[in-house]
Amino acid sequence: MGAPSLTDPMKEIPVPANGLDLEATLNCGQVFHWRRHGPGWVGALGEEAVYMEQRPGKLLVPRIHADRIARYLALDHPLPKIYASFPMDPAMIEAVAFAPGMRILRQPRWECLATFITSSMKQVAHIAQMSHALRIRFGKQIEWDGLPLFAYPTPARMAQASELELRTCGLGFRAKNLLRSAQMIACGEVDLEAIAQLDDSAAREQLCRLPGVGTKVANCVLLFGYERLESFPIDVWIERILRQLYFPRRRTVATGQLRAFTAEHFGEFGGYAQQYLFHHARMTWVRPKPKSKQGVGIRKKQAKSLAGRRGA
DNA sequence: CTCCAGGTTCCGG
DNA sequence: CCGGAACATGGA
Repeated sequence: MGAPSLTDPMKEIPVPANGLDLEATLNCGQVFHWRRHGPGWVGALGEEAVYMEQRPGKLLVPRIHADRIARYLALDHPLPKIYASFPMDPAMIEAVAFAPGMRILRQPRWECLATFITSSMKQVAHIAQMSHALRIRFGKQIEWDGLPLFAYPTPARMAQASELELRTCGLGFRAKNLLRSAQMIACGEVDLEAIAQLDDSAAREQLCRLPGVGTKVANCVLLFGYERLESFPIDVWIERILRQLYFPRRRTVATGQLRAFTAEHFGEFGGYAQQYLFHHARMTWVRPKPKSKQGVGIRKKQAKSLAGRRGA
C-alpha cells in the first residue's frame, strides 16, 4: 500500500442532508490536527494520510480508505435518534440547529488520550499547536499529494523521549504527565485496548491511573476514543453553560451536583449533547470588554500576581 | 504587562 | 466531599 495521492481513485460516500457537517466535526474541539486543503481536509488517520472533501449529499475520500473513514466519522451514528433523545431545552435546540450533522468521532485511543492529557489549562489553538509539534518531532512522516503529514507518535516512541524534549514542544508542566503515561502504556502497565472491554466505571478508573488523567480527561477519552456516548465531560465552558442555563440565581453549585444532574438530564447520548452545547457556546462567545483597572477586584488581582512570582 | 486557557493533584476543613 | 493553590506556556 503506497502513499495515497491525487491520482488514487476516489470514492463518493453518500451522506443524507444534514447527516454530516465535516467542518464542525473536525473543528468542534474533539480533534485538533485536521487542516484545510483546497475544498477539503488533510490529515493523518492513524498512520494513513487521508484527504476528505464534503460535497452536497456526499463525501469524497480515497477509495482504499473509505471504510476506515466512514468508521472514523461515525457515519453510522443515528443522528435523528440521538437528537430525539435530547432534552427539549431552548438552549439545546439552538445548539443543535447551529451545527446539525456534527458527529462524535471514533478516534484512535492513544492519540486521543495523549492530546487530552496535554489539554489541561490550554486553549484549543494551543492544544493543536502542541499536538503538531509532537507529531513533527516524534511521529512517522507520511504524505498526501506531496504534502508532508505526520502520524501521532506511538507510546513506545514517546516513552523514549526525555521530559526536556517534550517541553520543547511547548508542553510545560504537562510534559511529565505525558511522558509517564506513555511509559505506563508502552510497558503494558495500562492496556488501552483491554479497557474497551470494561464497563464505563471500570474503564474510567483504569484511565485515571495515568498521570494527568482526571475525571474530565477520562470522560473525553471515553467519549471520543471508546464510543461511550453517554460520557459527559465537564470543563470550564460546560460548567459555565450549565450554571447559567440550569442553575441561574444559584450562588454555588458543587461539581458533584453538576455531574449527577447531567447524567440524569441528558441521558444515553449525553456526550453528544455536551459537544453541541460546547461547540455552540465556543463559536458564539463574545469576550467581554476588559474593564478599567479601578474597582474592588484590584486587591485580589494584585495579591494573586504577587503570589505568582517567586524568587524573581 | 495582565489575564486566562476543554484540569490535575495535593492539602486542609 | 469541597474549596484553594500550584503548576508552564503563549496569545489576546
